Amino acid sequence: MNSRTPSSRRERSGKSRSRETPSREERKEATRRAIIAAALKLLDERSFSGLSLREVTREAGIVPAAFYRHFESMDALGLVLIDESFRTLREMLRSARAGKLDPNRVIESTVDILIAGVAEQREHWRFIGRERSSGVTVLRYAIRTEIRLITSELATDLARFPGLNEWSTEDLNILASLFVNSMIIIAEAIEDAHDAAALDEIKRTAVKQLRMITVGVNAWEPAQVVDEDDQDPQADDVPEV
Amino acid sequence: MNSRTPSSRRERSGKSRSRETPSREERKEATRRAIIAAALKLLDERSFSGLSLREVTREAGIVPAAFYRHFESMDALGLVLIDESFRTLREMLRSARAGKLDPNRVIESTVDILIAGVAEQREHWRFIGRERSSGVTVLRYAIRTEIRLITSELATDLARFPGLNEWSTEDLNILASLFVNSMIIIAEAIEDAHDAAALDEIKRTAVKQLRMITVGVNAWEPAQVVDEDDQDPQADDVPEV
DNA sequence: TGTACATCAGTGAACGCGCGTTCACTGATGTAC
DNA sequence: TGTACATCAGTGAACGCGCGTTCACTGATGTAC
Repeated sequence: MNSRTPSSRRERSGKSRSRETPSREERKEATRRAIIAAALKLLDERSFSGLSLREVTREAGIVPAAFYRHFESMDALGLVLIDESFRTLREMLRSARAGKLDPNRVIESTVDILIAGVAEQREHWRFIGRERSSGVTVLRYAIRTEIRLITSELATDLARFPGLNEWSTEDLNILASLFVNSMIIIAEAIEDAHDAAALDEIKRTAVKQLRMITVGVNAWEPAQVVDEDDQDPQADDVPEV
Repeated sequence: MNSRTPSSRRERSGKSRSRETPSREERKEATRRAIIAAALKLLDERSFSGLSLREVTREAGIVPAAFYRHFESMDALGLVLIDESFRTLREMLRSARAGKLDPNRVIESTVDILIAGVAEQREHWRFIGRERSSGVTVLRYAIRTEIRLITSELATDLARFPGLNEWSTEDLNILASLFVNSMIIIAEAIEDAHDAAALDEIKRTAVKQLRMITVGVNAWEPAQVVDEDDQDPQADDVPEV
């Protein structure tokens, strides 16, 4: 990144100035990417609040002051990291949706995709998992908002499933968040898995858990117009315990 | 806490030395409590890695160096905090178990107890929730171990339920962790709830989610001796998607 | 009870360190002519 | 193509600050006689 003496006066000024040397703009973008990559690398073993501006610039190969040419503050960098991480996550979900899975193996496929996704973009997942409940308020809220968004998208998807199309929006959202929450916990477990055996164990557990939920959903009677949760034999009107 | 001039030479040396002035040991214990309380207070808005020794001692009303009379390091303090927090949590669970709930309202009661527990010991819950996935490795592992313990205790409890007594130990553990994970997420949500309405919303959602799981469990056929997860109509032998 | 000495929780000063932020600067890149 | 000037990403030095840790100390509490 250090470009005090970048390339000694436009080497090989051949044709016009298309290839050969990157433009100033391209150099700037490269440094920006280096800062982001450095931060994500360091975040693998630290949480964001424990990350210093100087550490990041050191890892990125620039001087501390240069940081301000790219981000206004560390918080601003954090928000960009969230944005990038969720872009990855959303891409994963989109391709999963587009994949048109075998309906008999939806759960296994989902878990496989999740495992592959986490393995591929471990840094992003780790970052989201860590900061989801971190001390940095700005990041925590940003992440919760993104998760709420994903949950509501999943609810929309679920509405198209045969047994679920007569469920209320609220119930669909509740179910969706049950799935999303399970996924979060599963993803956290995957990050901590050190060997293939542990990963396999997690996978088996995850599949079973998602199935337990699914079986429950199939046996569930959706809430009627009344919107009271009296659709099972439990006596709701009994006062406090 | 500051006791440079504690009480001018044993005021009122009446009977023997029972009340009146606390002993040196009692004073030390009081300071220790003050340090712990100060840390928990500050942890309400910071994560542990963002907490400085000087901040804690300042809040506790002692000089930084005095910290070392009580804890070897901040990490040691962190482990004590975990220990204390889980003691609270375990007490809550024990009294819940002892309570002998109305079997028709197990879920509502559980959620009520959880909400009351979180409200009563907000600091402990917040701390556990934050550090569960924090950057401080020692704390993260300690918390995961405690949670695993609680999960296995729950599995033992579940084994006594009518429909579940023929389930395999593994399946019981999987179910228990499904419950515990949901509880963790619910507790996190409760901490963030700002008003009674939000709390009520969370409660309704929580109850429904736990019910969905429960209904699933009732419809679930336990794994047979084979220990293969082919107990539902899904074709497991189909190769990778 | 009184005296002489030991213990030790808490003090306050000092240290070296890494931090975030500022600033005037440099020199390659970009542009106008 | 060549020249003169503007732009601006990155530099390096400096700053004041809060940090963790050390140390010799103080003086009330505790104990032995």
